[in-house]
Amino acid sequence: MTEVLPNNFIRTIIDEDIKTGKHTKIITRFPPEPNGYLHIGHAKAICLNFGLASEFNGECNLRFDDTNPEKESEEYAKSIEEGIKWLGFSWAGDTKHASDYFDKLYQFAEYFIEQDMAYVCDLTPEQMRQYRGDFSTPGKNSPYRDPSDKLFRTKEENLALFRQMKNGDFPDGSKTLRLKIDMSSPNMNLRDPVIYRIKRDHHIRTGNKWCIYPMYDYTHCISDALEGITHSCCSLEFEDHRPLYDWVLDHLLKAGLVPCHPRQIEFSRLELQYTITSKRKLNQLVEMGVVDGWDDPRMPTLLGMRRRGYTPAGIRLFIERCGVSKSPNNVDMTLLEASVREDLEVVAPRIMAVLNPIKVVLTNFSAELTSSREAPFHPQRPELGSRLCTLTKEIYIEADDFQEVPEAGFQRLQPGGEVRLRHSYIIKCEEVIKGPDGKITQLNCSIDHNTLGKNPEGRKVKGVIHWVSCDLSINAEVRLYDRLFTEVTPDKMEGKDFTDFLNPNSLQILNGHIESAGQDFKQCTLQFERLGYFIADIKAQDKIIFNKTVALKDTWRK
RNA sequence: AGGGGAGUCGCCAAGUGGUAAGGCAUCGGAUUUUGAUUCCGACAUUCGCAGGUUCGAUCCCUGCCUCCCCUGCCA
Repeated sequence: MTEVLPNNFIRTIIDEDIKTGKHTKIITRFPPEPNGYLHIGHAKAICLNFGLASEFNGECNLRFDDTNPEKESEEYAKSIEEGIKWLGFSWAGDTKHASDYFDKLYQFAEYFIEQDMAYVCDLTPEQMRQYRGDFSTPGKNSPYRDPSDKLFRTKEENLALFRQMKNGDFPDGSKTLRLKIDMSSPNMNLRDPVIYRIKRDHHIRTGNKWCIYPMYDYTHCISDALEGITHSCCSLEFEDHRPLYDWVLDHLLKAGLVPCHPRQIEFSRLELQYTITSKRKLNQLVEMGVVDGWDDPRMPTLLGMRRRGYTPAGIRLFIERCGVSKSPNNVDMTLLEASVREDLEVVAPRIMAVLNPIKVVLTNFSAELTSSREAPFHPQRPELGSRLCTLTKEIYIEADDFQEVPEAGFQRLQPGGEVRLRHSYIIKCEEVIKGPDGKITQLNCSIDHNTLGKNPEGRKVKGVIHWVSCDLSINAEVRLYDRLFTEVTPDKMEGKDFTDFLNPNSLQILNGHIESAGQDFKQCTLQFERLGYFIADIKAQDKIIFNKTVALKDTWRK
């Protein structure tokens, strides 16, 4: 892992800000709305914000953007906190909430009214849409906005009305508070954006205290400023909102109401090939029963990846390798898999498991003659310990590892051929036994007793296969996963729905035979030698289940 | 149509007036009791297109093309 990680434009900006003395300490923030579970896309934002902060010895806040009680829940908030911790990050101080600033937000709104920069508007959503105009037509001013209008409201009236809004004197949706900016702006966000709406909903933090809630654009910039955020990184779709972010803060800073004016920087979100990250669509998969839930190992959620055996370090490495830019991207799955493997290669204990068994009888097995070897759990890390790989008369090997008529280059077991049993002896296939249907049911092999821990003299046996004792191994359900979709961009197929591209073979369930030592590793991802990485399913109840994390690289099988 | 962004190898991504980093993928080869790991090596005469400026342009200028985002009282 000596690769030089790419620089990115955000790092460059921060470097510059520190060099010029604009900032001596940087503060970032991760601002999720608690309205869903974290997925790989969030992982990028998390790694970026927390990563930057620690890289520059700064801090990163966790702030829930809880301005829309209708969609938010405590369960999501909890899950998000756990996800961040699981990824290996910790936030500065207590968890923060946009709702912590509701009083200030309200107070600043009154300030804007007093300054004649905000007004209460009675336009219905439909009317508001009409007044807003469209991309080629400038909007019309609200009839409540200007002194020349019959319905014009003085700032005293606006203030009184706004207070009544807060006091619950008006029904939901009947009035809004809008900023007075520019209805003819080519930027829609500046056409008198709504900053408060009336909405009676139980809020996860403030309960029923408020019946008016501030909008994102108004809330986010102020929250950033109040927390002293220096760099506010968000995704590209907020680029158009930056003028509004700056408009609000410029006025508030001038009035001395906020301590600083953070800089919003936009970067492109992460897209992964063959997957979707839209909350709505992911939810659809759950609802349709296509997956087991939000934590299904095939889901690109943190919960899913965790259950699948992806490690935080692997995910972090992946995100780092993806880089940060403003260009549209659709990252190759193999980059994620390579990153996860790279971490697992170093940390995962190895055991043996046979997934598609074929029975092998060792004809010359003898309790006096035949012994077993101590095998380390990791070839390069003896400190991880070892176990005895006990050979017995009957073993299972992988059906794949035997070919009656071997293809060119095949270096595993074949009639009359020799192969090494991993951590054990070299055996030779003496006889192939078939059932009435012609299918191979058993292989009779002989052990070369002079090959335990040493190579035979006078010949080279290249193949090494894994095996498991019939008696000593344990049975386990093994779940193999493949990508959920058959298209690189299931989301973006012209005239088609993403559900048209579901991969019918994304889950395969097998009955495997696992070396018994596999039971001792409940929490960590293991390597089943020559097969891949697997992890005991955290949700398994009365049986042993292993989830396949990712296969080992295989330069033989295509 | 107006506004805001983006286009550098199959996928990401640095670079930025001096002649194209790196990772993944791919393909060779060495070592190997995991066809894994590790190790070596190959892999953009070219930076969306067309002009222009310059001794010299992926970087500057002009025009064009393509893709993404924006008309929630969502975030």
